[in-house]
Amino acid sequence: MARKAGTSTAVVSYVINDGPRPVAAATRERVLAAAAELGYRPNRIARALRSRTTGVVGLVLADASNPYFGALARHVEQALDRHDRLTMIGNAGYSAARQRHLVDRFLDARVDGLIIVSADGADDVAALTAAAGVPVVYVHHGPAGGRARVVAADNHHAVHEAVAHLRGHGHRHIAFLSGPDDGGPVGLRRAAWSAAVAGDPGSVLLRCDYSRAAADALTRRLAGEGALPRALVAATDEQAIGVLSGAWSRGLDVPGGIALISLDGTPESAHTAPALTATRQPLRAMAEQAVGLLFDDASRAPAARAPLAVRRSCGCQK
Amino acid sequence: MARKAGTSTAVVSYVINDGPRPVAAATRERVLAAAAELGYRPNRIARALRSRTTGVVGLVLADASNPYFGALARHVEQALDRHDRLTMIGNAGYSAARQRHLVDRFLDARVDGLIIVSADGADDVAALTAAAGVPVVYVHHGPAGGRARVVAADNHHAVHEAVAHLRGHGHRHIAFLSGPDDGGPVGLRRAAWSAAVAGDPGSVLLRCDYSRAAADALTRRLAGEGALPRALVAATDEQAIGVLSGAWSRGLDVPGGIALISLDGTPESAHTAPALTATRQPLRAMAEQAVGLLFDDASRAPAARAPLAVRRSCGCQK
DNA sequence: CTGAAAGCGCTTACAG
DNA sequence: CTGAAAGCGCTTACAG
Repeated sequence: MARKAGTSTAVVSYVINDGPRPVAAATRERVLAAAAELGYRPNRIARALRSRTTGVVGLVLADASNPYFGALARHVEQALDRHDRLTMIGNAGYSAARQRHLVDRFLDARVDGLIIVSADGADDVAALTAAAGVPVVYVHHGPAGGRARVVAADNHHAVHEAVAHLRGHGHRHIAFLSGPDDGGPVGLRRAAWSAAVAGDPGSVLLRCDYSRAAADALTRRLAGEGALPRALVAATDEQAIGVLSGAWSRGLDVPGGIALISLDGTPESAHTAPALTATRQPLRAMAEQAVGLLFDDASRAPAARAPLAVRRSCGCQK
Repeated sequence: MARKAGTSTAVVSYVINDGPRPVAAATRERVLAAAAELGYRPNRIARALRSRTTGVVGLVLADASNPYFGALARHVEQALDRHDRLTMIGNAGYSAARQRHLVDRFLDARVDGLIIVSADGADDVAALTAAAGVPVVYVHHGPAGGRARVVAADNHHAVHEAVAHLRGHGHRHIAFLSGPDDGGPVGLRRAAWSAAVAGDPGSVLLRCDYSRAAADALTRRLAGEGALPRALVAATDEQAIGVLSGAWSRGLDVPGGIALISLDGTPESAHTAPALTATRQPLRAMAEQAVGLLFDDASRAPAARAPLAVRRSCGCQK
């Protein structure tokens, strides 16, 4: 390539990267012409070896087939692309071992940074990444310690919006469908709900796994026992969708028999039967914030708020 | 590292890679001990530069937030991991330009291969990849030419299963909800349906975009006109879910008013209201096949069949 | 079985 | 403004 242009590799580098040294216009033309003729494609691997930066970021996420994580992954990839970075992805499922495996492989590959979108098992991989000197940002859910940088939506605000809206429909008891335990973001949501209903014994706490199947089964069971609440806030879309399908199969009307609001608000919540009223997490903004944090090391921005998308499942006539 | 072990870099390489030259047991021990002590992490970038293989595969997909593509992406990543490869991912949306951009970036990064899971715009990037000597496998949808390696499920079989099942419920006219045009896999499904209903004029062809919103709107409109078919095969889960939500909002019972079968069968189709009967595409097998094809260059395996998951939307009492 | 050396394709001081 | 050279951290012939 340098030979074809009749110049040195240094000059080729200067024109390709538009710096850091100036190049005479005529020389630049010759290099560009040669590059076009040869279909020259700069080797990023060689560049990475020399410059110690790959332009690649590792994204570890729980499960891309869950639409919430899938949407987040898409936004992270696109934010990274806007910053001219490539995305290496890995699904950790709900296994800490697999998460460590992925982080290890990503460090081997010399990623410039790591974004971790973990489900409930966000165990801290700080030891590994600190040793490698690679920055990490968590999205949705950070490790317990508290020293990590994490971006998440404003869970407190979202829960209060949901509870207030259901009260506006005349409900006095507002139940909450939480996850199996009180860890992670759902734990925060659960705490916000506890505060909002302030110990009202008629506002019951329900629990099930984060899956449609689990929420579906729970709903069927409670319907069979006549123990279903009249107004419910579901911690996640997956669970809300399971409630919808369980209610349907028991011939129970939503929102007539049970009014429902979900706290994720992924795009698909708009097309369930009936359409879910939900607080919509600003996934794109969260992804952008995470990428910004990774490279600019800006101070932590305030948690973005999730606006309430009013649809049918709460009782509105929309 | 080599200095720490008191040996040459060549020997370090031999023990790390377990070859290609033998190493004395005592020397090996010394190297391993030094590696453990230093937390030695072989630099894959340097290795890639020297050996001209990165161990990275590029995955271009339409949209990870669509559960069908998201699930496929997860299976591809896991199949790649089993083959000890890393996955670089990019969402092309429905833009050919963005797809080319991603392929370009992936080639810059020197991926060992490319897996393309395109939506309807699977334009052929063969020119780029052939110039770079990088193998490509398409999943779900191949380019028009026909020379490319593509893995997809047996669309013909799935459609016939669906039509036969609806006939078993006593329906004589079986409508089909297709995409906006007859390209890609949906075109194949549409053709299979045409053959199955053999020109019965009562079996109408419907079309809309591949989104819940579009199918929802179409269903509402047809319900308003009293023009909804009594039995329908939807080309995709997204469309079937839109039909469900449109029917619900018009107070129309599924399966009583309209019996429905979908042709994707992603996991979430099991928890709609009502649960969707669907032909379940063997996504994991497809991903495994694609990865196998990429590296082993085995002859094209027969298209995997999609078994019918019988649930409620078809009229069964499940 | 082991070491010294070349070279993968870049970037970047250093001379000119 | 440009070229010759070193070096990023590996792998792999080539000698010994």
